[in-house]
Amino acid sequence: MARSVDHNERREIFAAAALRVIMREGIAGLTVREVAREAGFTTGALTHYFHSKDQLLIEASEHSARLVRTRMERAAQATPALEAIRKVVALALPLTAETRGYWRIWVGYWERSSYDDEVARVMRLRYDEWRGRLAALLAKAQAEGAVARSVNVKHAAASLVALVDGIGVQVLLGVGRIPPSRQRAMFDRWLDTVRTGDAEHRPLP
Amino acid sequence: MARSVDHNERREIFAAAALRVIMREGIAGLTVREVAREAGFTTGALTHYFHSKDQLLIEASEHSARLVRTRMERAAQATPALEAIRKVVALALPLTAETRGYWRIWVGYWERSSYDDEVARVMRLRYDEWRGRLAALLAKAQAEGAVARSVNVKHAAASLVALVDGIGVQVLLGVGRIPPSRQRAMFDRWLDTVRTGDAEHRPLP
DNA sequence: GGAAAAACATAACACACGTTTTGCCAAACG
DNA sequence: CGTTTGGCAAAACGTGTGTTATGTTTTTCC
Repeated sequence: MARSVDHNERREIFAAAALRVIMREGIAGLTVREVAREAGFTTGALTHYFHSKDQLLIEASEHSARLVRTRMERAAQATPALEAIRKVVALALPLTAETRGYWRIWVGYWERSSYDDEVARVMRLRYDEWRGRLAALLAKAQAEGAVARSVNVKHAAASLVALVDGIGVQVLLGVGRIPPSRQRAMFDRWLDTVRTGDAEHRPLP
Repeated sequence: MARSVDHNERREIFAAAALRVIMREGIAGLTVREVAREAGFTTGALTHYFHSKDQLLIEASEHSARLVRTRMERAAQATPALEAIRKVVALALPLTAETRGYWRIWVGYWERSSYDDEVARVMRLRYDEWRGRLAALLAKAQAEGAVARSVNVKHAAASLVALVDGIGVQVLLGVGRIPPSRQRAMFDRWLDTVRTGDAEHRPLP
């Protein structure tokens, strides 16, 4: 045997390094050499923990998911549920420099998933989780009477995901000039449409 | 001299071929060899019209913009302005297989623009045009009394762009199950919020 | 304490890429 | 009609890539 090293810890080091590289150079600019250098190792070390670049990409994506999941789960505990929704969405919106970095990563994976089946599969799981989290909170808020009973929570969740994605893209591209205050305003207006229980999100005829 | 060939026509042939390649392989999978093959030429011909791959990418993006612009301008002529908005947005939403192909291309350029300044510059012009077109139509609809006077058309346009982008992403990734009928419903609900002139899109305090 | 093996570094490999060079052919010009 | 030259093919070039192979060190086990 040799000196024992925590395998999971090493894999996370490389995954985190991969995310930083994507932030800097884009997902197309991610190379195993660059990731290894970013992590302070050589490709020999990296290949010791990842069999291929594709596997590294998937693992890095899952690492980023774990990072936000931790914070999301804590934010989801807030009461009332409407406040939890507010906090959870605030974590996803590109309000800070850190989150804007994550948006760069996520858009990179979007592009990749449009022609890479494995990445597409993972992204779909991510979105199912994200949409499910919002739907659960909306249902809770509905039970608390904060969201109109006429609202279809699944549809409303999909609508909210679309809103957040749309804002994320616009901010990432630097178009539309959407500062944090306007992001919050756009989200608050969306919340109003489910709170008052107007026509929005009614099931289709 | 040699046999004369329409330069612009050749460039468009290559640009169109580049778009088809991006649809198939993604923007990262676009190679000059593959584009040349797709167009029925060799790299020698392509480099005769494009000095670099970067230039080809920009030109292809502009070609795709020209394609949609033609149809958009016709749709924008419709009356009343609210109907024009409906038609214009219908051209942008991923309602058909063809538009879904374009979304794959656009998301590819999004990713690229996050670390390529030249692509970012072009994309910003695109979005300015798109948002401006919507803002102009919203202002016209407002003058016609179809949109509440309390609505800030610039903010509303940015909100609509975000909605369309969000839907485009969800459909491209195949998450959220948003069929054309739900896309239209989501857009109609958005329209309701500006038509009735409720709190949505009010200028920030 | 010697052997085994894990944890890496280093180097090599084959390949695909963007770009450049070379060459050929046909059409237009003087 | 021969020369020129634009249009394009074909090949070569250098570089960077993912991956594999080979060393080298260091620690644990027997």
